[in-house]
Amino acid sequence: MIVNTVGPANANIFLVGEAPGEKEDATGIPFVGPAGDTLNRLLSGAGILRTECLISNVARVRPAGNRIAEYFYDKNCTIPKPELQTWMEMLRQDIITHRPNVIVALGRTALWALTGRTGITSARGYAIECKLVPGFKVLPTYHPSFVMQSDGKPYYHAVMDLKKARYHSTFPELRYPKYNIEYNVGPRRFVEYVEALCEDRMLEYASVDVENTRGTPHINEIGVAHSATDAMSVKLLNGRYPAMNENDEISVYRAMAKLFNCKKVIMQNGAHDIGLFMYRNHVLCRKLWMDTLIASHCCYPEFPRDLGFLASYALDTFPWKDADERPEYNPLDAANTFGIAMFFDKEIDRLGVRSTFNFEMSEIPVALTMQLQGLKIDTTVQYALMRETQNRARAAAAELKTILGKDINFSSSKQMQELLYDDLKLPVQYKRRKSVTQERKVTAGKEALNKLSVLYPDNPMFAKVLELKKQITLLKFIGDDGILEEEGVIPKTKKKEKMVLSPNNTVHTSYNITGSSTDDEGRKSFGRWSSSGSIILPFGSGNLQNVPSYARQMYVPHDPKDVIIQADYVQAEAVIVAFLTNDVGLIKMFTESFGMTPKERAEKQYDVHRYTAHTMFGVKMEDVTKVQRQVGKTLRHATNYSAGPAVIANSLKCSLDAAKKLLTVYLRANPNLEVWHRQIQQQLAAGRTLTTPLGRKHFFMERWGDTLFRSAYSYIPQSTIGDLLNISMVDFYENYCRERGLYLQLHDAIYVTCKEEDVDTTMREMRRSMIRPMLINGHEVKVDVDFKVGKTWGNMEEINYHA
DNA sequence: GATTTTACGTA
DNA sequence: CGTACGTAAAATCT
Repeated sequence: MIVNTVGPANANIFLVGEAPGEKEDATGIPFVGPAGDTLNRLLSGAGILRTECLISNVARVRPAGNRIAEYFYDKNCTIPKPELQTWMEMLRQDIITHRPNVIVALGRTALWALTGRTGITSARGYAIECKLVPGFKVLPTYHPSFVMQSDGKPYYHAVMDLKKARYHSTFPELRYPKYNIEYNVGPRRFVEYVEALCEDRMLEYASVDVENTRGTPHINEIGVAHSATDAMSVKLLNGRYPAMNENDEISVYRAMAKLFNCKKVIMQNGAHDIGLFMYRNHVLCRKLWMDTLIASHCCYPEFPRDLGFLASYALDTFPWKDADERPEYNPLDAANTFGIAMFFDKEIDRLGVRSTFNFEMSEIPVALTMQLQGLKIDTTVQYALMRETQNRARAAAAELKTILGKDINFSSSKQMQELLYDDLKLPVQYKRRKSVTQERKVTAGKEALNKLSVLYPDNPMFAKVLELKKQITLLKFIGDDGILEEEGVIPKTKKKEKMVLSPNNTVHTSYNITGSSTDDEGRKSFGRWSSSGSIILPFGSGNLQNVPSYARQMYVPHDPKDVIIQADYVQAEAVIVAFLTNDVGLIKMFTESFGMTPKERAEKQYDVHRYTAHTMFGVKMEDVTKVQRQVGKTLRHATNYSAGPAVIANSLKCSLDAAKKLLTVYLRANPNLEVWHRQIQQQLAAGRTLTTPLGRKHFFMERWGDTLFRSAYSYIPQSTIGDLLNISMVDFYENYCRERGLYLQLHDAIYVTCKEEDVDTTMREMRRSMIRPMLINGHEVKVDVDFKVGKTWGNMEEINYHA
């Protein structure tokens, strides 16, 4: 059945979808099926009445198999067949007849039909010119059926977009800001501009944006804005060549230094831009007023944080980020960053996250210093580790060749699956699923090999494959001269040099205050730092928070006379959970043992896992056996994050039935845990927002269900410890780092370097910074700190430090 | 050549 | 049906 446009003739909003579905086809009305239900939810979320909207689709007849591609000649859906052209003409007529103030393009097909653009992700949330009928405006968002099938986040994006559409429905024209942009000006003009800003006393803020070639510390271009619409840029490099003479360059940097000292500075990812100014050019920016990356992280940790996305909800401008590299790109970035900052300044207070924001801002100098300082590599050790690893790999590979009689690329998941399940006909292993509705996926990784090795204890192959894979992985962390590839022990890979060292044998990492930097939907960002390859100094293996302990041996202090001190929070997350769940026994234990040395704790049997076993099995603390303690440890760990019996069975290498029984015993002995979990669920139901004891808020957007719950259970302890550590680290940096060097941040541990004779003093300083009481459930909670000292990151010995 | 998937290291 | 993170190599798409 043909499905035509419905709705009032004088509507201000025109919603345009893709094509009718089953129910639409049956009734002749657009958006009445499941996608229609989702659309209704979206509209009510945005405060739009469906009855006040015109509703239609680009295609008026349901395509075969619901595949819109049926109406196109090409796979990309850009060359329409005649019938679709006819329907587009009908849509055109509808728009001309009803003259809506805004046309909402629901999904990529509507976006393409109305504007000629492809790519809904970069266009959504931006009002753009309608090409189908010039003079009208289009506001694109996701298609309701996409919102329906994805895990919840696009729902909130779409609601945001529809709210914007509601605003745009009150006037017909596009109202882009009038930018006053000067790009690629000469040094004199630029310096004149920046100095004029400095002298203008009425001017409070300045936004700065810097471009560099990835992985180099050289600045290509600087953009400065003094409002959301006024900006100027200067080029310092044309490709690899200077765009001005040395004196002019110095005058530009002088002007920037002056600007940094007299205005409230705004940047997007200041740790990067400030680092570039500092590292090569010795221009300091001591006080950043607002980093929009950090602001967005505090306000909307669950949303993407790239400038394009921020502008889609903080501003009302055209989508400039998807345009090809153009010279006005950089000053536009600067101006829009300014506007975004003004939006967030209000938003931070509205959402009550000012303290989180201030505290994250204070982390910038620490993260940056640690990035620029880097870690030193002892190349003699590195070489020795490399050879040892290569020898082990060589031996394992040789044995595997005799066993299997052929060459196999053990890094290839496909070849591994063929070997295990086709050639050897072993029982197929599946990956753990996130939910029962997901499709089972075959796997041939480490866990599968482990399981098979239990099933076939006499087959030596599994252990050898595991050994070889382990060594190959290790080489990525140690560095590799490629000799195994030369010898044909492992297949040749695309040569990208691993573990490049700086001329001083240092490696560097970007510490990302706002967590995950990748642009996919997986972001959670609970406040822990992440670590990734340095964008300023491209040396090292990248992420430093996942280096295996074997490879840690080659990391040494910058000064060979120094030692490394590790200070880690003792049973950090377990302490937080104990207080959150009001576990009286555990609270007593943590309180009494606070300040003891590890040795004292061991003597007095202050041990969480022993205690767990004691409550589970009803035996006296001193009678708990090793096996019982291990069971206690596994169950506490698993249940804190609501793991299932399969995980416990796997970890304890017992049957599923036994694991289920243990789980019941544990939950009976620790009833508070389930009470706490229910509390969390209630808080989620009430407003989807959780607040940690340190005031960090997170809005959970995932679809209602167990995955959401588990993520929420882990949020408070994980985030609290992350914040506690970072607050402590900033304190230590500000108070003691003239003498000490901050070396590493590993989520619940801080590493610093100091002179051997200063170890005791440094430990005292670290304790002073790290022990800071928090209020949880009316209790004053202190998380204890243990110390280790060593000459390398990999060889550290426990210290019995008396508080 | 670019993008997605698989696997694997840490807390 | 632990969570969080980033990266390399293979697989797959265009």
